[in-house]
Amino acid sequence: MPQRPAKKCLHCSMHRKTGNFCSHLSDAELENLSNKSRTATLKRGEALHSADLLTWPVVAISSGVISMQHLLEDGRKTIAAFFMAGDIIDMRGISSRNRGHLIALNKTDICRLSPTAFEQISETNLDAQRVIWSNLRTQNYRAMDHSADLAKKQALEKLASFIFECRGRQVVDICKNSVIIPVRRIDLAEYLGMQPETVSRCFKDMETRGIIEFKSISHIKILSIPTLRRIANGDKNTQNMRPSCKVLSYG
Amino acid sequence: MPQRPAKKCLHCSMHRKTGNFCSHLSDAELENLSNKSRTATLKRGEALHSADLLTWPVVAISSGVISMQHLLEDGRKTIAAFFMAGDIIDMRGISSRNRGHLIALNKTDICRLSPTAFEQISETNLDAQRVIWSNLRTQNYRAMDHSADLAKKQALEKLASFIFECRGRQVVDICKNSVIIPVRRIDLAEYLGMQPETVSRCFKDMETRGIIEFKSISHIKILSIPTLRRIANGDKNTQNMRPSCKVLSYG
DNA sequence: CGGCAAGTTGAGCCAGGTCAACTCCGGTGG
DNA sequence: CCACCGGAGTTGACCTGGCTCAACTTGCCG
Repeated sequence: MPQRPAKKCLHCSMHRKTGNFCSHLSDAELENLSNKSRTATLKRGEALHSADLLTWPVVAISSGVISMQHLLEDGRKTIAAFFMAGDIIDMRGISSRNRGHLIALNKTDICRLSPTAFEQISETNLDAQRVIWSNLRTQNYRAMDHSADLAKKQALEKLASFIFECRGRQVVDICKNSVIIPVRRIDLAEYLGMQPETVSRCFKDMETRGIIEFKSISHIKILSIPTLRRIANGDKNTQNMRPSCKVLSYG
Repeated sequence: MPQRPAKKCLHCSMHRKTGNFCSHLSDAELENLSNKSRTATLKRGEALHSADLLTWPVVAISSGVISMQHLLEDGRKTIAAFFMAGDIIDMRGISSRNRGHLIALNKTDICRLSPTAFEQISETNLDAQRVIWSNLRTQNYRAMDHSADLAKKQALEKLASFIFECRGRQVVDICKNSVIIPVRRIDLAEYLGMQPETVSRCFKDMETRGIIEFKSISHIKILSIPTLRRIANGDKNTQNMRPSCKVLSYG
């Protein structure tokens, strides 16, 4: 007698939201996967230990933010990627070589998926397979976009891009102009390859130029999407967009 | 009567080299895929047009280097990723939104795989599925590593990392110390988010410090792998490693 | 209400970007 | 065979965006 859906999945966002892997499983598959998997809640700063990742290399995130962090010899730290609700971290076959540490930036609910059950589902359930695949592809192209941002953009431009990235990723969008920054300034700085001080200055700059408005420290309202877009795209002529006439800066 | 293997695949590195997707196909699968696919050779600078990518979103690379390039408003250009022999570029489901352009950096042999044949194989041939998957995962983690490099490393450190990346990716390694840089300085600079001038200066620095040696403009011999590794890892105390005694730089 | 972490502001400085001149090298044509 | 050409790479001199360090403010939690 299959109780459907598996009890512990009932309130999990991974199962509830279409577009996520778990919502494409049959009752039997979900039951099986659920029984063999382990949920957990991480506090800010807690890590997914590499020892655990060897036995549980596939982790689904149901809420919160997990970062992939790299550490340099002298203490410089970088966040290479954010994983958020719906993402599947798949460390199968990633050699134990220094791949960075997975560290929660928030209170985060995760589900360590049984590798065998996961593999079996991905082999037999084409629907689920496509979702997993698509998630991985998205992660991949997101990482490449991020590389492009880091490589040549200036601080202000990176921050503008980041606001759009957050907007695109947030699960509930209250409104097209409202963006929640789900991480601390420090984490943001490490993700964008800049200093917290610089992040602060850039936000301030956008605010005084009337492009964004802070509802709270982590809640932004975008006042001029076009201007922000142009900044993100590296357009240098956005200084004078406010007073409707565009002053040429040559000469 | 299946002629095995498909004629045009006979000399293709994708089919010949184990570890690549095509080498895991049955004769029938290869025959079918081969018939429905289109090979092509690109010259330096030629692009995979987005129109083509709509109908042929899956491209396998058999030799050469393809870059994913992003362009900013004011002409700044970035290379977000390199794709090399064995890589599969999978643009299925990537919205036509500005995802960057795929441009050859060399004479490059590609094979546009029939999406239907590719999909069918990936659903039925578990062996092949695993290879595709693993390739995508590798691309993903490579992109994240690259992000980490770009975010916080200094020019010299990025270059050192890049040398190791090339070493890790090169197909034929003549010798553990020999590394071929498969792209021009300009492309390298765009990939690492720096200026060609800076690339030049950093190479020079490594050379004068006796860490690497240039056999030709694109052929490096690493003279001290440990030093190069330490630079890549962000260790600041590599200046004085040569004269066997390590001079402390404090005080 | 104190204590601490996070965030902000200000002042000074340097790694690496920018610009311009020069060298190197492979290809082409007389 | 050499002169010429153009793109790639290198070198030097200068300049600036953002890093650094230090002081200060804010906000959260017990």
